[in-house]
Amino acid sequence: MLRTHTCGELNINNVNNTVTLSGWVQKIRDKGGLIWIDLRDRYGITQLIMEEGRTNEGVVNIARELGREFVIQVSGEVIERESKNPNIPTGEIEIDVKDIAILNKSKLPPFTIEDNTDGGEELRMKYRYLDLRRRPVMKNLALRNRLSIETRKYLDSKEFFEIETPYLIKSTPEGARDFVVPSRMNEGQFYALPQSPQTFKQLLMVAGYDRYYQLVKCFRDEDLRADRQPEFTQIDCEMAFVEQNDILSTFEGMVKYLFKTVKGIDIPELPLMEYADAMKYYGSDKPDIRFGMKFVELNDVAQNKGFKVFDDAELVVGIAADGCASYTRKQLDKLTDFVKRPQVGAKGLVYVKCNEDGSFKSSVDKFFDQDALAAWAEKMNANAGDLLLVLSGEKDAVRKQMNELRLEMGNRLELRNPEVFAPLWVVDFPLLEWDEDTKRFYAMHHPFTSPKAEDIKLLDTNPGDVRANAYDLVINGVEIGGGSIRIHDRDLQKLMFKHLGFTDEEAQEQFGFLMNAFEYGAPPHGGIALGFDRLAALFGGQDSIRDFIAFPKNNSGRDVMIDSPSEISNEQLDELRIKLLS
RNA sequence: GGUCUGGUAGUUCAGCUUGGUUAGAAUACGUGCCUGUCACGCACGGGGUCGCGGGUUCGAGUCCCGUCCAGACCGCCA
Repeated sequence: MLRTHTCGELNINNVNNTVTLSGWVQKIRDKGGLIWIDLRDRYGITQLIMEEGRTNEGVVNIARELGREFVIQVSGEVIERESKNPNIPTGEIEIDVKDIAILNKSKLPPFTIEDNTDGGEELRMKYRYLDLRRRPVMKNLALRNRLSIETRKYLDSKEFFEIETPYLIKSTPEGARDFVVPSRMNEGQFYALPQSPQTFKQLLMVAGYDRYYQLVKCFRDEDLRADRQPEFTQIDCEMAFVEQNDILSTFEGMVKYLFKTVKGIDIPELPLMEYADAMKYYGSDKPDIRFGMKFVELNDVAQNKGFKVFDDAELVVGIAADGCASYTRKQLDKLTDFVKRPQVGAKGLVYVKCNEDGSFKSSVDKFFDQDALAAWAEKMNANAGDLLLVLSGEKDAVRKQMNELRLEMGNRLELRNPEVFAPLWVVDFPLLEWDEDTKRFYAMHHPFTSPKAEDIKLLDTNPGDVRANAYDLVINGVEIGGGSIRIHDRDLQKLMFKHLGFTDEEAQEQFGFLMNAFEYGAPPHGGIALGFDRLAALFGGQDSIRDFIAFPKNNSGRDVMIDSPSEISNEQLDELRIKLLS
């Protein structure tokens, strides 16, 4: 038997037990006459002890050959420590080693296998199997495992079926770029990997599997970010015979269940926020509502006072930062630099300090007297000691800029505590989105999203104003999931394709199978998909999803450990009838 | 496609502003000492293509140009 116990379970109650442990050498502390070894496995660390003169000489000699990350097996007696370590669960005991065997040697690892490793990101990814030995990464994967189990438990309790859908499917030009896979048996033809199982889950609804879910890999060939991987996992769900409220309440239930069972947190009822309000008050379709600083529109009090920048602006909007009136010139300059960065793109920043004595000091004193500034402060519900930050310009652009500034101030004022969770639903998204480059409308969500019945009449006259039965789940400023009530009527679906610029032939060619299916009794249905990696990262209090994925890819979509993607042989290319241009 | 930041011992970094001795620190590693350590301690030691290519200069880790790699972000992500 290679082990009788793990390295995390022995404690003072096991004293005098004879045990066998196996694991990795975490650390050797050779004090001369006394040698301690920290033995590590998935479950914890147990200290081994050997004493010159008392411990068998052969055992001591083997111990002196060991290096970090050697795999060893030891047998011995559990004894109470003379000096205890209250910081670890096994800290009251140690193993008096009677026998030791090296199960495998290890090269010296390129970085330390410790909670705070000295390894940089790139090195850790190259030796990911060593990085995965570290406790913080293990904890992340344990959290992910817990989330997947609780997700399945919840959905199972609600009669959902987990059904697998194919990975080799059909490429469609809409939406994200597809990863394509050449078909050897069908010369010149390609599969695509799914961006999501969207059409299949809708077909399952037509087939009568009225509650479906799947923890499923999805693939998108787009540029990456800290929270975006080319392959990622979704909790993909669909329900039939439901309206929007049924979906929201089912998955609000799931969100609450997961927070309760995994984090021990009770989440109150999720607020609903209309998309239009999210944009107006937060400048974002994924507002972080852990803190206030809602936008206040100031056109009526700030315009026509001779300040040309404001007078020419479509929108003048401000936020009030609590207690920041004491900001120095340098701090204000830094904020100005922040909003002027090309990624934010504002031309400048106007500030008003609401001084404790009731006076105001602003960067636009030349144009606005004390009464005028008092009117701003009143409109913004600002108190003495607050700092008003005001941006102006074209409406959509300035809202976006103010969103960045608000989040930055939230960070500065430490209002974005990763252990506080503020989920909400954002609802009533626009159905269509205008694209300036191609001069046409695109589906904001996807082309199967149903328009609100009362807005269908606007499709011909004001397509941009048509609202969809679409919703996003947003937590702490992160888009965790989104979904919609689908179109189940063939004629409405045809109309949608028409408005998206598809000819009948194109629609039939790409989505004929779905439209045909809708002619055989498609029930009303809708669904949602939650980003599982993001959910795990959020629960773990981190921004990057990479450490919640066992083998992630880097910024350029490379797996630096297995060195992929890579070239393939000419034989493989020939077999696929593919010729490379270079 | 773009913006920004970085690339110097095994590793994490300093040095670059203002070019000039043998390129440093910490940690890791090796050797020796150490009987209650647990970030053990002490002493000594080995360890460098300063990402790569070109240029300026008497002289480049340091300045300039190009390039590769990594990270963050913008575009993109129905």
